[in-house]
Order: sequence, then C-alpha cells, then structure tokens
Amino acid sequence: MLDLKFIRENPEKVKQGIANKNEKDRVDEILQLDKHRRELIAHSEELKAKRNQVSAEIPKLKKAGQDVTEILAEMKKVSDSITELDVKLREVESQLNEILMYIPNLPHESVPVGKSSEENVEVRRWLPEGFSFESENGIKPLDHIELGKKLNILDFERGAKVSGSGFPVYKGKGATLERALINFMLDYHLQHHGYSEIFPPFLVNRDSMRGTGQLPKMEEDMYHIEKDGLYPIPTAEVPITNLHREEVLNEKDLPVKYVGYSACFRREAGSYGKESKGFLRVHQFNKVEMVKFVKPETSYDELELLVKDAEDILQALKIPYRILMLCSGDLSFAAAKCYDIETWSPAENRWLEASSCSNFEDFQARRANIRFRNDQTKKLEYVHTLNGSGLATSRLMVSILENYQTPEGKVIVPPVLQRYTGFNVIG
RNA sequence: GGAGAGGUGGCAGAGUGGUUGAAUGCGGCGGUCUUGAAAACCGUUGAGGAUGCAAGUCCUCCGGGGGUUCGAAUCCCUCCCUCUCCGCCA
Repeated sequence: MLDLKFIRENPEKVKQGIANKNEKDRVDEILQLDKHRRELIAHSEELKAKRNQVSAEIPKLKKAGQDVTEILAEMKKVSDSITELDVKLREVESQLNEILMYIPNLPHESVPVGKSSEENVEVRRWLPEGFSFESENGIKPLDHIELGKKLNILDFERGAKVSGSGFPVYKGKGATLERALINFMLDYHLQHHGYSEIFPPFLVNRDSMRGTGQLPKMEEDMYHIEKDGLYPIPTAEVPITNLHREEVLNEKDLPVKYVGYSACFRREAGSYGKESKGFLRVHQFNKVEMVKFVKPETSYDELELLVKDAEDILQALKIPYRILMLCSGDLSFAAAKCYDIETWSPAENRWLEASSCSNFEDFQARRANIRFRNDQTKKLEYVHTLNGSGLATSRLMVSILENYQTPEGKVIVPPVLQRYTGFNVIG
C-alpha cells in the first residue's frame, strides 16, 4: 500500500509509476475521496470537541443545582449529527482504502521502463566450467518428462489421477532427490548466509494474504478454503513475512533474516495450455524461500545480497544461470525492484525462471503494519521487506535432470547433493 | 464437537458511566549519588489522525463490529481470538 500523504503530495509521480507498471491508475479518484474525507473529519471533529466540552460541564451544572434539560436536548442533536457524519466518513474511508489496496507499488528509479518481459535486462550470467550450449555428440538431450518416465522417478499421470493436472508425483530416487535438494538449500543458507529457519503454516488467513499483497488483487490465482476462511499459501513469503505483522521490531535486531521451506499452491487461473507440460507450470511445488526485514536505507544493498545468496546455491550445484533485472512492466504488484534468476534447460533450449528476488520497500510493511523503533529519532518507521526464492525446486529439477544426464540416459546426482541422497547416480 | 475462563499501554495487573489515555509494579530512557557499576532516590516513558511554517490546538483508540446515553474501558447485543478441562485424533 502506498502512503496516502505521498500520493496527495506527488500525484504525478504516482501516476507515472503506475503507468510504467502497465496498470490503470485511479489517482484522481483517490485525491477526490481524500479531499472529501478530510472535510468530513474536520466537521465531525469540530462537533466532537464541542460535545466533549459540554459533557464535562454537565455534572458541574447539575451539582450547582441548575436545570440542564435544554442542554441535553441540544447535545442530543449534536450527537446525532456526529453519528451521521461518521457514517459518511466510514463509507468514504472504506472506498478509499479499497482503492488503495489495488494500487501497485511504484518501480524504483533504477528499474528500466519497459512494457513486458521482452524488455527485461540481463545483468550477468554464470556457466559452470566446461559448459557448452551445444551437446557434444550432437544427440538431442532428453527432456525432464522423458527422463522422469524412463528412470521411473516422476509420475505426472498418476498425479493427475489423484489430484488433477499440475500435481506432480515424485517417486523412488526422484522423491529422494527432491528432498535432498530442499535440505541442501536450507542447510546452505543456514550455514553460509546467516538465516534462521522457519517451518511455516501452509494455510493462512485473509489478513496475512492482504498483508503481503496477494489479496485483494490476485484473488483468482489463490486457492481458497471457504469453510474455514483459509488460503493455501502460494509461497512461504506469505506466512513468513506475516510472522511480524502488527509488530514493532528492535532496530538492533535488523536485518531479520528467515529461510523456510514450504509447498506452494497456485491456481494458475487462465494459464492452461501455456507451458503446461511437466514441471514448467504446476499447481503445487516446493520452494525454499528467504525473507528479510531490514532498515530502509539498506534495502537495496540487501537485495543484491539476496540475489547472491540464491546464486551461491546454483554455483554449488553447477547449474548454468543468468540474472535478469525486470523492467517496470514485468514487475509484480508489490515489488519495487526484482531480479529473476533463470536456469538453463538443454532440452527446452531456453532459460527457465527458478527464482525471483524482490525488494518491496515499505509496501508490504505498510499493509501488514510491520515497524521498527528508530534508535536515533525514537520514532516508529516501517521496515523494508524483501524476499527471494532460494530456490523453487520444480524448475531447478528440470535443469538438474537435463544438465546432469549422461549419453546412456542416466542422471548423475550433483556432487554436493550426494551426501544427502545416499546415491550418486539415477538409472 | 461439549463445558468453562479470559482478552486493558513493551510486559504484568487495577479500574463505582462524568478531567481515566487509563492506578500500581516491572521494563525502557534521563538524572542525582559512585573511581566505575549495582542498589537507592527523583523525573520521564503509547499509537494513529485533522489542522498549522512552527510552537501548538483538536479528534480517535482499553480484541473487532454494532447499540444505549448529553457522556462508555465501565451497561447491552454480536463476532473473533487465546487459555483450561472433557471427547476425538496424526
């Protein structure tokens, strides 16, 4: 959520930022409601001040033996006017608030302006030693679906039977490899990057979904358990960021850094047909997520570090990847700046998004009311929140299986995972 | 699922419908004392909003929402949450 005062004072800046995100702006509507709101407040408060003043007089007058019936009658009218004004005020405020909840965060000044993913900027890439985009023997590599079937480690058909399409089943060494990967990533962030581990709830309430910005805008993309008012999480970002909702953090504890595993559930409404085969687009997947709560002045440095933390995993696994800085038009609703990390898929012959690292500045903190006490000024300030996948296993698994396949159709387990799997090769 | 208890400031914990934003204790901050520290003592210590260049003035907030009243932390209704016991259960 943007600061209403900021919108009031910088309407053109806000309009431009929203336009750069390819969103419709309702700034004029906001300014009008805000004006109306402040008029109502001024009027209502004037009457309340009067009521308070007279109400304090009444017991004194009574004590002095005066007749107060006339004053009571008059105050009754004042009270009724207040009630009326407050009803209007509440109406205006809820309209205003509802619109504000749909206003996206503004892109940071360092973000390139652009319409779509076409205009994202490649920042750097990393390729393992000896890597080549061409297969050495000219044989077309098998894709992850073929490998999964051949090695009997992935079962998309039975997943579809049990749940529906987009709910993959891992079997045998595939299941072990998935588990190994999750444990490896968690351990790595704990041991090398100074995060502390959270194992979060997978179902959250509506307030949490609003806090991180999934709701109300992305309602259609979220699973919803109506009976209990709960939402299966689309990412661990939601429960982990909301751990500190409505809290005041100590400045000396910042940055607070959490890492946690969760299953992630996404309806992917309207996306059937696109990239729908295998792991490329699924309704349930596994992800290790990093979340940070930081002081505002450090958040862009922390974003760079966050990306590095995710990169370290890929370098340890020796998976080729590249980093993209998203252009304004490709930024998500709540993000001010975002880097995507894409891993290479030899069979698809293209890059696949495996991580997304974002700085939300105070957008989520304002919605979720997460603050810290500034030791110098003694004032409360909103923290900046960041999060990044470190990483999502589904796309990463595609890259691992495909990059580590042998000419015989086996898959070597990446060396750093071998002590987690207990075996070195699949097939 | 059944029964009961309770939700008040950072925490603990008072609170007859009328200067109660709220006693008291702990904690925090500042000070006195001390070589330093502790102890003791004194003072101070919530948030949000409207208005204003500012100083300030005013309004709101005692789980959420609604009601009674000139006036509500205090009375009524309703919802939510937490805890305890019983039942069920991985």
